[in-house]
Formats: sequence, C-alpha cells, structure tokens
Amino acid sequence: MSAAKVTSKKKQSNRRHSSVSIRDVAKRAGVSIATVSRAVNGITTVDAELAKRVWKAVEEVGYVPNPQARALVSGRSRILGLIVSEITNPFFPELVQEFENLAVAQGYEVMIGSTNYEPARTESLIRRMLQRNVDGVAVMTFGIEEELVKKLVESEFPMVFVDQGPKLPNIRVLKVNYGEGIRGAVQHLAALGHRSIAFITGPLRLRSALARRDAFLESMTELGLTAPEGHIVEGDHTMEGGMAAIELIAAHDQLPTAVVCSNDMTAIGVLHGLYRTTHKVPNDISVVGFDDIHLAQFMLPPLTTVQMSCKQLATAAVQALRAGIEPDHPKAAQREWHVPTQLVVRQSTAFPRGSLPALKKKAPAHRAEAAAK
Amino acid sequence: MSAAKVTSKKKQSNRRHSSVSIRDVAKRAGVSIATVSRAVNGITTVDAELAKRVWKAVEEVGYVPNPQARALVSGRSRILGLIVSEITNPFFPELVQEFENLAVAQGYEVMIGSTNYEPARTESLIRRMLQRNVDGVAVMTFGIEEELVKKLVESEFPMVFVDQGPKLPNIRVLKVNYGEGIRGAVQHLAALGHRSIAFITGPLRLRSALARRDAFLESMTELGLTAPEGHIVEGDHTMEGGMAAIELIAAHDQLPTAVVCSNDMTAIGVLHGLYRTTHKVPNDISVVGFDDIHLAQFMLPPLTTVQMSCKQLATAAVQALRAGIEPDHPKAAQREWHVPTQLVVRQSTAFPRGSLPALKKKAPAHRAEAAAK
DNA sequence: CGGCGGCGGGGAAACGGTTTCCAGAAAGCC
DNA sequence: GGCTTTCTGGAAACCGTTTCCCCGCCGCCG
Repeated sequence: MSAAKVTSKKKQSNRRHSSVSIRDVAKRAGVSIATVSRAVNGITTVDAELAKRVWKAVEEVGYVPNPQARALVSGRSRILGLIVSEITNPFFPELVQEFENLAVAQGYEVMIGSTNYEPARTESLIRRMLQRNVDGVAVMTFGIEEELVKKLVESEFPMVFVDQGPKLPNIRVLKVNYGEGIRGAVQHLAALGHRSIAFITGPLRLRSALARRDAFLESMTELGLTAPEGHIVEGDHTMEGGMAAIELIAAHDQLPTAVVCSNDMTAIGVLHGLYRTTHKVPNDISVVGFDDIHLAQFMLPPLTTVQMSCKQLATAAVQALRAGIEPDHPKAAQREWHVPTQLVVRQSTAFPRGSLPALKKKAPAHRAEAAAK
Repeated sequence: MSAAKVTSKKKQSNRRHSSVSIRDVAKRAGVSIATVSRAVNGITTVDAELAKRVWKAVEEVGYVPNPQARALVSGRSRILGLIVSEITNPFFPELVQEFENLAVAQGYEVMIGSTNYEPARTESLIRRMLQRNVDGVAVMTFGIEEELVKKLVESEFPMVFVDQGPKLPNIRVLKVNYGEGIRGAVQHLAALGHRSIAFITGPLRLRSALARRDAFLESMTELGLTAPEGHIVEGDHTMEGGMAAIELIAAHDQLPTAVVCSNDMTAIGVLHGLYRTTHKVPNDISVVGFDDIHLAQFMLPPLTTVQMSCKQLATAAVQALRAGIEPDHPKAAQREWHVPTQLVVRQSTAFPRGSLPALKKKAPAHRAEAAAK
C-alpha cells in the first residue's frame, strides 16, 4: 500500500486512463493472448476448460475489448453514422434515440449529425464521418442530398436512404408507405362527412414531401373528392410554416372543414393559427398531422395524426445498414426495406361543422365517446 | 483504361475506403513524411519554401490527417463526450447543436448520449465513452449522477458538470446564475403589479431545480412578498407536469395572478392547462418560463421566459473541457465557469387582472381584491 | 511400435498513419 | 579548417487486437 513511487524504466504512456488489456487477462488465466482472443470471440476450437478460465479472468480483471484496436485489425470501426436534417425538430431526437438504442444493443456506436438543410454542413458531416471511419451511414433527411452524398462517397460504401437513393450496389432504401396512413386519414375524414379537405405540404424539394402530397391527392381521387387550387398549400415542416399556410387557406373564399398536414410541427402551427383566429378545433375545422411525435398527444386538442413509427424506421435503418456492412448478413441482398404508416385517431378530428344536427347537442358524439374512454 | 484486373501480390487491404495519406503528400512534394508532418503541424523550423511545396501538395492530393492515427500516437482521440438527461426534451437538442458546432469548429468530434434519468443507462454511457477513449466528458444533466459518474471515472479524467460537481483536480463546474434571470422575472412581475406569484418547480432531486426554486423564493423575499404553501408546487420539467401543477394551483382557494415555471416545457403545459380551463393568458394570469427554447416564442401567447443561453452554456462547456484536456491551456486552472441568465419579456405577462382600471377601457374589474396587500 | 494426421495452443507478425527521435549533411562562423 | 547550428530524412514507436503459422501432443492406423 505504502509503496513509494517506483521510477520505472518503462516509457511514460500518454494514455489518459489505464485500461486493462488482453495481456492482463492472459496473465491471470495463465494462457496466451491468442487463446484469450479466441475464447472471447467464441471460437469453438478452444478447450472448454481453458475458455472457462479465460472468462473467469475476464470477470476478475474487468476486461473490455478495445474497439479501436479491433478496428485497427478488422478494418471496421463499429460506428454507424446517422444524418438527420434538423436535430431541433422534435421528430428527429425521437428517431435518434431509437436508432442509438438499437445500434448500441447490437454493439455499434453512433455518430450523429444534423445538416440543417445546408449543403456545406452536409458535406463536412460526411467528410468527418468518413474520416472517423464509420462502417456505414444512414441518411435520414427524407429526400434531398442524395446526389451530394453520392459524390462524396466511394460507391461500395454502405448507406441507407429514405424513400429513394442512388442505384448503387451497397445502397439500401427505406420505403415508407405514406399511402397507407394518409389514405386512412382521408377515409377517416370522409367517413365523418368531410368533403372539403385541404392539405399543407412540406417543402417541395423534399422527396418525402412530394410523396405525402401525392398520397393525399390519390386518396382524395379514390373517394371522388377533389381539392381546389387554394387548398393545397406549401409549408416547410415548421410551426411557422403551418401558421402561415393556414392563414393562406383561410384567405381562400371557402374554408375547408378539414386540413391534413405533412408533419406534426405543421399541424401544431395550424392549431395555433386557428386558435388565433378563434376557430375551434375540431368543431369548426378538423386537423390531421403526420409523424406522431410525442408532443402530438399533448396538444389541445390531442392531435389525430398518421403515425410513422420511429422505432420501425430506426429498426429498418439499423438492420439495413448491418446488411450492408456484415459480409454474411442473411438479408444482404435486400435493397428495399418497407416501413408502414398508420392513422392514430385522437381529438382534433370530428364531424364537419353544421353537419348531423340530430346528433349534435353540445359536443359531437364522436368526442363524447373519446372522452368517456 | 482497358487494363485487366491485375493480380497484385500486395495483400488485400480490409479498409473500406481508400484515403490519401501523408505518404502521398510526401511523394508529391518530393520530401519526407517527417517534413510533411512538421509542415502540416506548423512546426516553424521547416524551411518556408518546402512548407509551401507541402501545402500545395496537400491541396492537390486532398490530404486530410487521419484522426485515429493521430490518436494512436498522441493518446488523444479529439472526441468529446456529451451527456444530457433527455434528448427528447427540446432544450437538449438545441444545446447539443451548439455544443457540436463549437466542438467541430475546434477540431473535436462529439459523442452524444442521453441518460433518460436511468442510472444503468448512465453507467453504460460512461463506459462506452471511456472505451472509445474520449478526451473528456461534459455531464449536462443539471444536477444528478455526480456520484455515479465519479465512481466510473479515474480521478484525473477531465469532466465538466453543471451547478455542482465532485471536488477533484480535473473537474470543472459551470455555475449558472439562476438568481440573475429569476430575480429579473420576479421584479418584472412585481413592477407590473403582481403580488400573488406562484412557482412550479422541477423534480426536486435535481440540484438545478432546487437552485431555481431557491432563487425564486429569495427574489420574492427581497421584495417583501411571500408565496403561500399551495403556490409552490413540484413539477417534473415536462408538459404533463406543468398541466398537473397548474391544476393543483387552481384548486387552491386563491388563484395567483402570475406563475413562474422551472422550465419552458412546464410553462407550455401551464399554458395548455389554463387554456383548457378557459383562463386567458396574460389577461387572467401571467406565465413565465425558463430556458428560452425555440418553441417558446411560438407559443400563444409568445412566452416571457428566462433565457439560459444554449450558446453560452455550450461555449463554457467546450472551453472548460479543453482547459482540462490541453496541457497548456490558458485557463487550465479555472475550476468555475459562469453562465448568466436573463429575462426575455414577451407576451405571456401583463398587468394583473383587475388592476389599473384607469388604463383599461372596457374591462369590468372582477376579482380585484386579489392584489390587496 | 512407429509414423502420420489432426487438433489445440502459443509466439509473433500485422494492422495503420501519424509523430518524433536521432543521425547526418550542409552551411555558416570564428 | 574545424566547430556549431540548422534543417531534413529514415525509421522506430504508438496501441491492443486478430490471425498466421508452427509446434507439440495425442490417438489412430498400418
């Protein structure tokens, strides 16, 4: 205990924190480092007795393999890149969280970056990720930057895109089934009696925004409904955009009885815009969002929205990435990964104003039912 | 062009993407790799002429130093750990963004983790960060986990905490001046004529929540005001908590004319709670938040709040971390780093209901007795 | 009984791009 | 001319792991 400082001849290490290495385990277990490595990696040729001794020693000295050293020889860093478009949009932290949980559970680390829609940022992000030697990158920006990214990356590099991506051998695409959920939303509104339904898009340079709009239009057509010119308005997936868009729609000669939004932030903006102009939701006008962020259920009223499950999205992303990274992954050849969407009915949708007078007393029956639950 | 596949004797590299190395630069510039290294690192002993040639070659071949190789010899990874308590709380993505921008600008990478208030998660997070050899960690959870973290980390390891941290040589603490901003809020309300001001705290196991509450009580005392028992209610820094808390306060026999909240999410919950019970903000009751998250200015009405600047917080954190990491940092000895707070007045605060009848045109002075002291 | 094959374990190289030590050359100064 | 100073280049060191290759042992077969 009282051992004085030993003036060791060994060169002073510049490592910050002492880590126990495979050598310590080997010494403890009385075997070679090669055997420890084999035992730890589950190579079956190692004698069961020895393996047990190794594992015991691992426990005792608290050994954890050093990822960088492993990366050095394997050429794989076990780091996944995750690029989102805007970390301050509440949808993305939820996605990041799920992605990270899954990645960590599967032995990967995550390097996160937010493009903020700036090409320069995107570029530096990709560069940093390649420099840090990530094994693959998931580009969850929902629809832009493909070409930019393609230029920066060697063609064999494993990547995952959403909706659409460059046709390259090691690129996988998460196909989100927007139609499913959006059709559900439109049919839900139609079933309530709505005929005049508006749609607020996302920024139209985003592929996913186009896809959502098209899914809406298609669903309307299926039901024999049409949306007049002024009822399809471009937003930008922010609250401000939603507020501005609903003002634009309200300026149109005929106020729709329902509005479907390209994401929840837009819908929140719409809610606030309507509150401002003293329109009541859902009595005067119904509102539907998209994404189902956590915030949605705490809006007033709780937001009916199309759920695009972060968990499923993240699961697909991580799986697809691993399929591209690990040489003998069972789904290595699968290019497209499908992600469903699904309507979640809450209280921002109801019968259109002035309809079904027989059922109306003060509150629509629909609402009473929901409240009773 | 038509060169057939050459069966090279060179061993197949298992690296994923080819990177240009210092050797390529050396070849191009016609110098040794040692000279390139010196030139790139700005060692002044290298001849100006040679240095110019090296930089030219660097440009031409697109050389970027490999961080892992640098880490190998320097023992520093140039990765900073950032631990937050809840990435899905909008305050934290903003902080993360600022932190990351600063870190990247200063040549560091960031490894992010969210504890979700779970000790097990925190533990695994710290472990992963140490395993990946981060140079330092900023623990921005605002007040818990110090002891847990202390156990996991060697005592010389550079860390930054908020408000309070273990008294260890290489630990720095960001002292947030809650008093400043909260006093501003209370004085602002008092100046408007408020005498009955409630406070909704954060979870009281958080040090920062206690500090904010105490700052409130102190500011009240300074002005000769007191808050009755039922006007100090514990929240949990979520919207749900805020909603519940305002209901509790409303159940008290005397509704305050103003509420100050421990963070903005709580205030948003309060806003919605009051909306639900048809109280108007700010006419019936004033609301003040804390943090000044981006969302705050888009609330209805825009939220008066105490700004704790993410930028300043992040700047201090990165600086303090670097002070602990870099051997000859000018502020290496500074243990405490101060972060100011400041009131931002928007539209969720106004004169108390029923006051100043001379200035009001049509308002009938209902419940005017509340302000009488 | 001896040789050979198979199997398991240990020594040591390889992994990889950088920094840095050290030696040597050139040049300048006394 | 010799000594010192200055700058460059070759090569080692950095790190902990994986893996190659060889050796020894055991068992089986001839």
